[in-house]
Amino acid sequence: MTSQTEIAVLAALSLGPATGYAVRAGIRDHLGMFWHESFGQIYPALARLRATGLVEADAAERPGSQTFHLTDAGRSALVDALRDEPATQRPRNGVLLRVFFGSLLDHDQLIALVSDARERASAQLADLARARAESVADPRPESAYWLMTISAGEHAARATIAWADETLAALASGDAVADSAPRVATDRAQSSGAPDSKPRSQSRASTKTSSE
Amino acid sequence: MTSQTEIAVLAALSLGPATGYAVRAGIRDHLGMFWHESFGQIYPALARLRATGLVEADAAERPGSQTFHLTDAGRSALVDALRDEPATQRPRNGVLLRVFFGSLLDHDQLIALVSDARERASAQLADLARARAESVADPRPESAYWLMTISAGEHAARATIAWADETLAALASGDAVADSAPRVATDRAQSSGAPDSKPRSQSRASTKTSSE
DNA sequence: ATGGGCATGTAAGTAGTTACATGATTTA
DNA sequence: TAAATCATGTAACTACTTACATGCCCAT
Repeated sequence: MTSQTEIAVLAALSLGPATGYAVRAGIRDHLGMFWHESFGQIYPALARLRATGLVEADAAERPGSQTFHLTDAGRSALVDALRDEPATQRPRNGVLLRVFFGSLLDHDQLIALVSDARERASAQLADLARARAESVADPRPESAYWLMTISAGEHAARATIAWADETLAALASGDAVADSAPRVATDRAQSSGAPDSKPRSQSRASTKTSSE
Repeated sequence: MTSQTEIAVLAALSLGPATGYAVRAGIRDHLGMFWHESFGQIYPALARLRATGLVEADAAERPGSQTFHLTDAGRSALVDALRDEPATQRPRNGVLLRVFFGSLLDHDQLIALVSDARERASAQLADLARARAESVADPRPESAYWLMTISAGEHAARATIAWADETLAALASGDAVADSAPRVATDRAQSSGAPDSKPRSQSRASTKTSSE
């Protein structure tokens, strides 16, 4: 019943009253690593939330501006919504799509693609370091939770960087990518066997037939 | 001009002719880790691609079934599309949203949330190990690229597991999450200064004002 | 006085999901 | 012969983006 956008807006307002503009700024600055909302979503959402009594507008401070705050109903609707299973987003990773079909692209283009991904992750890591420093310098009750999300971003960014480095090395050497799992005690038989290349056309489906 | 779905469908057909049903199965089974399409997208996309001459239908093998293949125009449209910058998906991570607003949730619920995320990542890692084994057992020219995407999934899954373990430990101990970056030689000035906790309400915006 | 940031909102279009309706073929 | 899988499609809806139109306030 409560859309994802409405949940995010309620959540943003749970930190304190704000205008629609400030809600979007807060989401961009604090949740930007893992959440996105545009004005085109936020204003209609605020209107709906107001119509259902989950938020209220304060007396206007300046003309053409209104500040919203959560009502008690809004706060409890938020808590209920957060208790529900998080909706999982359908993946759409354009970089990996291109890597998967890498044989259709120029070698140099692939390298540029992976390098770009590495750079973005690297920049993100720097942003996160700044956010972490800020959070540590100015602690609040909720800082522990914020640090957890910052840490998630850091882990993800470092994973991307490690993957990119590994992949760039493989692309440079023309080799396949080896299993980089933390090794404990494995000796993997490197036997090849007959290549067995049949021209696949109809009836794929190999690994899984269940799921979803 | 060519939508994301159309690109994915063309790409799927670049591996060989297939029915709409098989296109979806192929995307699910081979790209499922980083791409998703539903029937409601695929059939209209195929119709559009056919109308623009990028794919053609083969003679029907069975009634009520048609197999599509790429035309030359389709293949070159695909290559062109892949050359373009990948469209970046707006993030929407329901788990991190809940962690960020963790103070609104029960401690147990948060733990369950993070544990679930860990389990999903763990299951994904197992799936990927299977896919890797399959790819290594039955090598093709494009296997090197497939392994790169598998590796990306593995890095991401391991990052999620590491984050979850760290976070679960922090939740158990009531501590904050420490910076887990691979330490090289850093002594970070731990100076605090005055906490300076002003009651934030209007005018947030701290870290960035640019970007997007 | 002008440019940037604050502020609100809508309209048009695209993208995507979900559920349904239908039926053939294969396998247990 | 029943269930699963293969196969196609549409209709209704929800979500989301983008671009636009408008105007205030503040600093240079």
